[in-house]
Amino acid sequence: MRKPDVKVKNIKDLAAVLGISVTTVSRVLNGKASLYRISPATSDKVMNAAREFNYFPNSIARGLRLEKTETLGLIIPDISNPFFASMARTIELESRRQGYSIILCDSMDDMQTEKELLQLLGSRRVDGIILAPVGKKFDHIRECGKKGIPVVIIDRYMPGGSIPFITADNYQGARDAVEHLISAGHRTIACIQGLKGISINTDRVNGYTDALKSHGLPVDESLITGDDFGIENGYASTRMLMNRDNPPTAIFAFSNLIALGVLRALNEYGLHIPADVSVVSFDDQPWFEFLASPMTTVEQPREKIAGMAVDVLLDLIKNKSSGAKTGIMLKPALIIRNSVGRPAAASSRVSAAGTKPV
Amino acid sequence: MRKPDVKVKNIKDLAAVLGISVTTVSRVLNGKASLYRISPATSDKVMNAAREFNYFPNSIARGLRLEKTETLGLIIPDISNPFFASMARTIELESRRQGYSIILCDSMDDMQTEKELLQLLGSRRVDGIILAPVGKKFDHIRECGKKGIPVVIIDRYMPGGSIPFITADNYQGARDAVEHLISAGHRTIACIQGLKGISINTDRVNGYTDALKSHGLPVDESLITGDDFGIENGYASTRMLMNRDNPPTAIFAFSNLIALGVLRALNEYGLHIPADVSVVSFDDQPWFEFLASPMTTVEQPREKIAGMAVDVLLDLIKNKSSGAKTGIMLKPALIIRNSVGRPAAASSRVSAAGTKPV
DNA sequence: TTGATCTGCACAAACGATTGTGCAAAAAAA
DNA sequence: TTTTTTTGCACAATCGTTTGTGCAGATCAA
Repeated sequence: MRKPDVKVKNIKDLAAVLGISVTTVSRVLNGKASLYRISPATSDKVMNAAREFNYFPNSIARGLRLEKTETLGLIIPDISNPFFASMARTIELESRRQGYSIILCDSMDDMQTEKELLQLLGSRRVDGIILAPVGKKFDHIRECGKKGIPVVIIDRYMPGGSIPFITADNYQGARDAVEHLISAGHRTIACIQGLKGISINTDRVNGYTDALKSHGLPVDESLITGDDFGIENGYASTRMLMNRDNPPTAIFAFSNLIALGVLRALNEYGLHIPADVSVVSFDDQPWFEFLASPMTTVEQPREKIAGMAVDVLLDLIKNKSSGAKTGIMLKPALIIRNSVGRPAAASSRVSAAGTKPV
Repeated sequence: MRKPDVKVKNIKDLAAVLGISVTTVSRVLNGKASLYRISPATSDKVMNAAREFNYFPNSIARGLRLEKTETLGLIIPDISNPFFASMARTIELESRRQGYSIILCDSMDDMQTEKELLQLLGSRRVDGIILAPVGKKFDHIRECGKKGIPVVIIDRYMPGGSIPFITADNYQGARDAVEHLISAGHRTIACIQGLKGISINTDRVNGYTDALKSHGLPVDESLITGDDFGIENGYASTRMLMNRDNPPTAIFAFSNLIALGVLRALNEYGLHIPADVSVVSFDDQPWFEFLASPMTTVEQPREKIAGMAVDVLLDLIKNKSSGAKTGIMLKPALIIRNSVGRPAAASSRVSAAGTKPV
């Protein structure tokens, strides 16, 4: 260290210490030395001094001048949901590797909040946004894109829209899951869905019904229940289903949270998986294999979705390429564990349940 | 809308549209109208126009001028770990409520990365940092504090240090857990620890040994094993423990991930919880109650830790109060479920295990 | 020796906000 | 009416960068 006493706060200080102009310092630090014919001697001096005085350019000033912040916004409905958390991780790591930081926002699955967050990120001048939308309306997102700030959607998507999205092939995933149940002998298969009307939910329902139809099985609308991706819905829906005169022998839960609710309800009824009821879930979780009955599930390629989202967004930002590919669907994988068995006789299930709680 | 055709990008545009100076617009928008004697008429005009043209001040320019970004840095070892994810959520929500955004960083439990992230956040001029440190060394953190950027540590802490921290009382939590096991009749209790030498781990080990001692039980050092908070460590350590001549009747896992590894190993051995082995974990998880044997665990007050971290940090930022209280320890809670039973005879456990895999 | 070309660097204007200070016109006081 | 005070707003500097352009001195060709 040459002068540990001198405080170098900005580029001006550094230039002063070296006795040269800020222009030159800036150019060297930005790797434009040769472009502007800065002599190697000067260039080295600058580099060494920067290291020596531990100088880092002020990103804020840089952002103002360059009109880009090298910051990405990430809006997610619930960061404590492991499904989103692991995608957030990949997104953060991959973005940083490419020189971008991310501003994390939790929309609490609320449309109004999502809208406000889009505004917030806009005023913070992020270079782009990765958004796992609440998914009922997309006008505000489209408007954001119009304003010149690129947006990439993950998980849910806008059917027929102009905004690029990366998502799993939910139709295929659901179809695989239900066919697995059918091939195990199930005929009365319920599904507990999430938010009605949003793309991924519709796709899963379609996968479910198409699987049934393609095997010549009737589609009983009353077996399609639920209205939310949360645990409570899984619980309440399962209770309702099991109280039917003709309860299903298998349940297809549309999310890991719903599955948790199913488990709780089944547990209360004293019903066992897969002896009494078979269950298939969506979204693999590390703990699925340690459940009383390890859960068979449809795994979404989370890492891949997250990684591609970053790549597509950065491509949009850097190359202004208006996203030749506007939507990408990735294949999910059915992970077979031990929550699916052959259907039990209805009577035996009822007796196993004992008295049905109301 | 009066003039939806005119694009208002900055405060100058807005001032031009209104035919007044940017000074006045700025003052009105910052609520300093009366302070600078701006007439109500003008003030209203500005407010309406701002709404009308959907104008939001450029945070970057604002940050440069004000030398504060209203942004907090959050560094976490692994955002996909539900323990950290749920704290991240609380931190984001609470920060936003108070007008701050957060830049999320994942240190991958790596010291070098943590150091670099501290630098990065410094050059991004965050107003403060909440850090769940890797925890082996604290020099770089202290240095960051010296540079004038406030830091609050969560989870792990620096013993005898000057940096404020919020953490659970890990000693008490561990002690409660072990006493619970002792009162169930266990005498050979193993613990699988995390990263050796870091504060929370040491505290837990001390809680473990003190609980043993206070009940007149011997402390067998060979029953204190493990060296990492991950799942692999839980798995390997359990295998080692159960292969002893005199395997423990109970295992205390120092994290939810370690517990997962324990479960996997026990499962492979064909050992049942709590019939063959009792298990207590740290960090409650939503799925703990749905395991084959619902897990008894020490729950850390995550929301409280996260919330207080934000409050303490913001206090540090706003009031420059040098943190009268430098450290806060919150009481954990023992959640009793069904993973602890009376110890089985060693012989029966061995037979239950069948052939021991190597 | 003279003009042309090349080297190596610096001046100063942005980027979009905030703010101390100044200065007219209007209102009040004398 | 004149002076003082108040009202209402604008000028211009500033935050820390980046960058188009300019301008000496050195080098080269003729």
